[in-house]
Amino acid sequence: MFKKKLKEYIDRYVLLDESDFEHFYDSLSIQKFKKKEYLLEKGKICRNYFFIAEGLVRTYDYNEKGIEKIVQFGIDNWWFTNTDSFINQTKSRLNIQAIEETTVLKISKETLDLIYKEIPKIETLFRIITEKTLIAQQRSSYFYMKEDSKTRYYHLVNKIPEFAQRVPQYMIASYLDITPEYLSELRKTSE
Amino acid sequence: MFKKKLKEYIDRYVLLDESDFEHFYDSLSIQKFKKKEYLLEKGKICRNYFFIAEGLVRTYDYNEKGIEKIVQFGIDNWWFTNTDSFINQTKSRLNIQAIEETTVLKISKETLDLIYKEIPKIETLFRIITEKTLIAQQRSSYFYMKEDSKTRYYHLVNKIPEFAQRVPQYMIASYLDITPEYLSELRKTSE
DNA sequence: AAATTCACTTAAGATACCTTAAGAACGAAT
DNA sequence: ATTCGTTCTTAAGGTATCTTAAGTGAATTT
Repeated sequence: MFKKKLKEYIDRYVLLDESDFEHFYDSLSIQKFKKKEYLLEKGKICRNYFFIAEGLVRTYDYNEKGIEKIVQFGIDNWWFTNTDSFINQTKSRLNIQAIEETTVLKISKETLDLIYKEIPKIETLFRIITEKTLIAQQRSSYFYMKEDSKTRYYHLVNKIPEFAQRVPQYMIASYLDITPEYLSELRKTSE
Repeated sequence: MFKKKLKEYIDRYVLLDESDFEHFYDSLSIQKFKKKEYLLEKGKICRNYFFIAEGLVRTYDYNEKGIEKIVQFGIDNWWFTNTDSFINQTKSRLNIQAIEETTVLKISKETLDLIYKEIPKIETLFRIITEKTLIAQQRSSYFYMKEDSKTRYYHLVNKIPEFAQRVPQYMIASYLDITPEYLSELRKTSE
């Protein structure tokens, strides 16, 4: 189950011997969140890095008009956190909330820093995860800067259908940076 | 000079003994770019990570209308690359070009991977650099998603005056994702 | 089962920002 | 000094997207 899922994830990036994996795994704790529960609330310090074993989460904030603005989704098999708050151990400006019932394996900053010293391959793993997160973040920023909302919507629906199916329309609109009304309009127009 | 600048940079993040620093420094090569010269051209593989010792560069592409879209600036004392192309050694979708005469210290992917094994603290350094780059990237994405163009402009001018002074208006417009004409309009309106 | 809330749609008027086109100001090249 | 290219500005009309408001059906609560 979750242990096996994590092992498979790690195997894709580094070669870790059995005892190191066991030691790393023992440093994690498991936690379940119900729909709408918070993994992290704005104003608090993000103490943990989460491996989403199962479920779906979103990172969001409110704009000056009080409207939700979703900045990121996280889905099964992703390592997920608020990087800014976690790395710097400063107050978060964003909320992380479960959209579906979600199970995570989590590790605290202090524990992770210790592990880096004990098992350098875990530091390598997280270097690679951070690189991948950065690349994904840059690709999506550049894409969303260059394309108009219609293109953004069809890209999301076609390339990442898991989201379109599991996430309500109004959240997709928020993520695409358009109003739900306008998204409704777009969907009507083409097809 | 440049060696000292790099040493100061590294000292901020990790403790490296003299011989390790020398070894790392010997793996770098120095290169000068004239105004408008390319550090990386679209379609080619980004072979190097650059430490900008002096100067100013931009990463950009053209949109479907043939108009330049700047996605990032890089300035003195930053480690800079096209992360996607560098890490995956795949063809770049973006150009990196010197805006001013620019001097860099550069290291190739293969050399860097070797160094990671020889000097684990350099791997730690680049883990931290990647974390910082990710945090900066996320902060700016989230900011630019939430704020309108006027706010984005005043934020840029007030918080990062180095750019406003060294970068021509039309490049700032491109980065802010508005037309030069509209930027001109904005500047007029509010004094 | 009725009442209430939630997610989505429709439509009309408003606004932020774009497009085009032309001119002004400045520095670089002849 | 004159010409030329580059950057910035101005203005008119156009378009993408928002705001507000009201309506519908599905889901949840009472």
